[in-house]
Amino acid sequence: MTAFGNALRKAERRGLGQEAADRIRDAIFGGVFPPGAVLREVELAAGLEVSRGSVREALAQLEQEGLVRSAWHRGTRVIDLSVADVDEVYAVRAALERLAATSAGRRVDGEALAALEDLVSEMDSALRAGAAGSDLLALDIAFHDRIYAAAGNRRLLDAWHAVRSQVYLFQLTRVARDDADYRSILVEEHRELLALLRAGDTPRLAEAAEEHVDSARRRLVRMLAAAES
Amino acid sequence: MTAFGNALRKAERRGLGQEAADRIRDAIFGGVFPPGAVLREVELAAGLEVSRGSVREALAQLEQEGLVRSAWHRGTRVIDLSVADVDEVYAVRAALERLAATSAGRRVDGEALAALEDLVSEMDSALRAGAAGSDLLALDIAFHDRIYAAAGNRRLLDAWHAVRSQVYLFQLTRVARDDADYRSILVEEHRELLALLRAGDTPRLAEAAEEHVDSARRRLVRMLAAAES
DNA sequence: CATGTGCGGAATGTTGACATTCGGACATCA
DNA sequence: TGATGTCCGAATGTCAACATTCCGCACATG
Repeated sequence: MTAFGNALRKAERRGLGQEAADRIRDAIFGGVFPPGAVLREVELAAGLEVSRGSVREALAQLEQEGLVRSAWHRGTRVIDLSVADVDEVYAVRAALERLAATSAGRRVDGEALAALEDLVSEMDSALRAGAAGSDLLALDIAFHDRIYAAAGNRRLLDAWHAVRSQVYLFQLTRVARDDADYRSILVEEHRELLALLRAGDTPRLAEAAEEHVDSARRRLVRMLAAAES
Repeated sequence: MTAFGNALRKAERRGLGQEAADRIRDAIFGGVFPPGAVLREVELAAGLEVSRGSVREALAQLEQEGLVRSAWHRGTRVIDLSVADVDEVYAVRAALERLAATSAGRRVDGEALAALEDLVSEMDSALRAGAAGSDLLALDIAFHDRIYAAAGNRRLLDAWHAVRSQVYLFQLTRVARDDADYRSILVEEHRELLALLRAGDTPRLAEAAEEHVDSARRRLVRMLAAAES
């Protein structure tokens, strides 16, 4: 990292819509609006102290992220978490991660590798310190964010953002119910990805990235199946 | 297809925003707003006879499709077509087509195969009849739409829609400049995909789908390179 | 009893007015 | 002369009122 590595990064204003979207997203992740809950524009506008127009913009953004779904004159509600949904999201994610790994494999530099290394270390120490599942998840997502950034493909990043929130929501419910499983493989799998990335073994990295996602899918589906019985 | 194959499809209302989005998209494809052009909300609102709010919604939708890009208080403009953009879009598309082909390979039924067969036949006759490039393109896209539909993955479909308009715009400029190249491989490549799909050879189908996209990318890049010199 | 019909309330969809921001033209000063 | 500071017009961002649509429920009807 240079002296101003990311100190001079962004100074852009974003508008109330985006701000509102962040608040509502956090509320969903925080359990204020559980899966299936209805999001009423007037309520949100009153609570956030912005106009309905801005709330509308926020909900449109969240719909793009797949976190909510709305229908004509029928309101907006938080998505549900069926096994079919998990399969869909993780199938797309696997395809994207494969591409991200392949592209990143050709373009990584020392800076990105160092950042990834730091993240894995953070995971390790957070794990030993008995950190909350949501903190581990944030590091997990940050790791993959970094890889997508290294891929240097704006459209790929957009596609990732269209599933990222759903992945986060899914994993959050998983961790909330049984995180021993998650903790057991977190550091190991990411360390493997990092090693392959560093070694420049792109073909095996692509396979590992895909398998990493499918592994998460299988564990999630298993947990959901256990919950329904 | 059943008797009401697609006669009972959709009866949903969509709102002025979506309607406006369709008009503006067509205008972009029609060359009214060439790449790089500025889209002013007041102009569009006046032209379409809707409020600026609806235009805003339409522009947000088009931004999600990647056709336009907007910045805070700085307006909205049609995307440009650099070689880097083409590489990005087609890299993502290749990853998506690979997944779509794999999923579709497991789920296609006779109805879908028949529909695809019809589309290839239409391509063939349109080609012999000397149809316009844009018509051939519509059939091309329809073919791939059908495959994505057969994959039965809503998130995958959304991801496809996030690049489809850009693909269409790119191909449109290509066909407008030199369509002999395009015409020469159109039917052949799609017939090959259909054959592999029918044969149930999913691994080779996935490879072919990826190669089909990369072939299109190479031809496009070559054309852009020739145009700049 | 099942089906169709017509309110009524509550939510979303739409609009035009008002506030804010951006970028460039012009003036100012070393 | 070139860099900096300051206005101004034009566009976008935000808002609150108005219009439209949906859904549930009661009631009529066969």
